[in-house]
Amino acid sequence: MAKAARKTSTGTDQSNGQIQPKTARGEATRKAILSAAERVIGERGFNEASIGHITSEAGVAQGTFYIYFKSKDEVFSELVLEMGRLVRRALSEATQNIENRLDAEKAGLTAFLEFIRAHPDLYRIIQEALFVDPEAYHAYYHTFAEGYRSGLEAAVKAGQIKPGDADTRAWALMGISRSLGERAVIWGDKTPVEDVVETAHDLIVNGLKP
Amino acid sequence: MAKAARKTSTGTDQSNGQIQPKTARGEATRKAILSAAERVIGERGFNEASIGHITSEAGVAQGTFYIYFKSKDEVFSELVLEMGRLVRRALSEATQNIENRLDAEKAGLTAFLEFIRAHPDLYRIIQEALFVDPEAYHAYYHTFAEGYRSGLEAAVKAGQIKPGDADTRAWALMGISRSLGERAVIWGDKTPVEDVVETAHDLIVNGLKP
DNA sequence: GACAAATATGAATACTGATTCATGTTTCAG
DNA sequence: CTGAAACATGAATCAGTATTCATATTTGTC
Repeated sequence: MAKAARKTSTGTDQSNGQIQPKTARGEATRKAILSAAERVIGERGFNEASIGHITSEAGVAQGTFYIYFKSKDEVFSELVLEMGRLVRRALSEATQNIENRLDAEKAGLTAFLEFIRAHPDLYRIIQEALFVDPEAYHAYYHTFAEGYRSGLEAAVKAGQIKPGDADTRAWALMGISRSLGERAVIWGDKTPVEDVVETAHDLIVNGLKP
Repeated sequence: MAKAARKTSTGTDQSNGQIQPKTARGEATRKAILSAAERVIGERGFNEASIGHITSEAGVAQGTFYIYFKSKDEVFSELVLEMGRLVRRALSEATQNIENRLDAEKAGLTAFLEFIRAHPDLYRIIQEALFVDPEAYHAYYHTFAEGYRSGLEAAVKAGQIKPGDADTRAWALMGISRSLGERAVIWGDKTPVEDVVETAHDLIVNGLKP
């Protein structure tokens, strides 16, 4: 409900809406706040995480927050964007020179599970974005879905997988990753990534039929 | 943050914590509030949904809310519980006299997708439970996972599906349903349930391999 | 038809927490 | 050096809203 904040800082307010520090000192403070926000919001959830919690975790005064971020919502949105970038990078790096789709599927699932086990806070933030920043949530999942879909279509054309509705398959496969990720991150399941991937990949490649 | 409310109503405070109306009139009011809460919280999310929004949607005064519910959290928890009961009933009815696991898988997916298309608000409420009522969220998913797991194990024993880690498979399959449900409910995808099920079931049974 | 229990009301309370602001302190170009 | 821009502070503001409460009204029972 907060109104859009008026510009408080002396930092440049870029076209993307971000407030950019002018000095190395400012840069460091901004990063400290962003990183504190990731931890605090990831742990307590958006609504239980107060600006006070975030700034005290970052070791700065409350007002300092508003030198670098227009609002609590804005820092959240930035975290969602960052999460998207990081996951996409991790996945594209893991799969970049794998020509076969089924192999890429396996490498991608492994990379995804490893990434989110390393960044549990970010995982929870994405989930909460459905309510706090629906646009960012939409962008996050649809960007993945689109890439997935076109990859599957290409694989069908190349005869690497059997034909089938690529969009539905894309969402189904994303769902598998997401759910297995959640089992690990939210529920603390300790099954080794390798074992999880083995089972899931066999399901994806061969299905359940005897 | 709210402290546990003191008993305000004259209604019996049951061992389960629910406040039960004594008359048909009270019963009707309670239902009206619960149903309004489902719509309002489903649409606006827990934090944006105020007691005022809920009571005005229900057509009662603000104070009336506290005759039937101890707190805003409590009405939310009750919605999550109700959602779990409804989905489980829909699924068990849809699959009760299907002996083959792969057929049951198909019927279950169909029933699930139809159910959540009919109850989009409840779907969003479950998602938000991760933050508002983690215990209820845990119970919701783990109850499903457990049933799923034992069903898969039985199917392996019966030779209906190939062997494989039942727990990981259970979470993967839940993830497929959830993701396809989300595509429909949150993103408004209009692909007919039948077509979605066909594609997904083929993936589940046969996998992607050509 | 009268009394007690149950239900309903909505204004008042109480508290939380995001955002602002007046006032320092630090940095750095010239 | 030195002054202006940048950065930092934290107490005060301000709004929203969950919850309570004193006060009706309705219902069912004798």
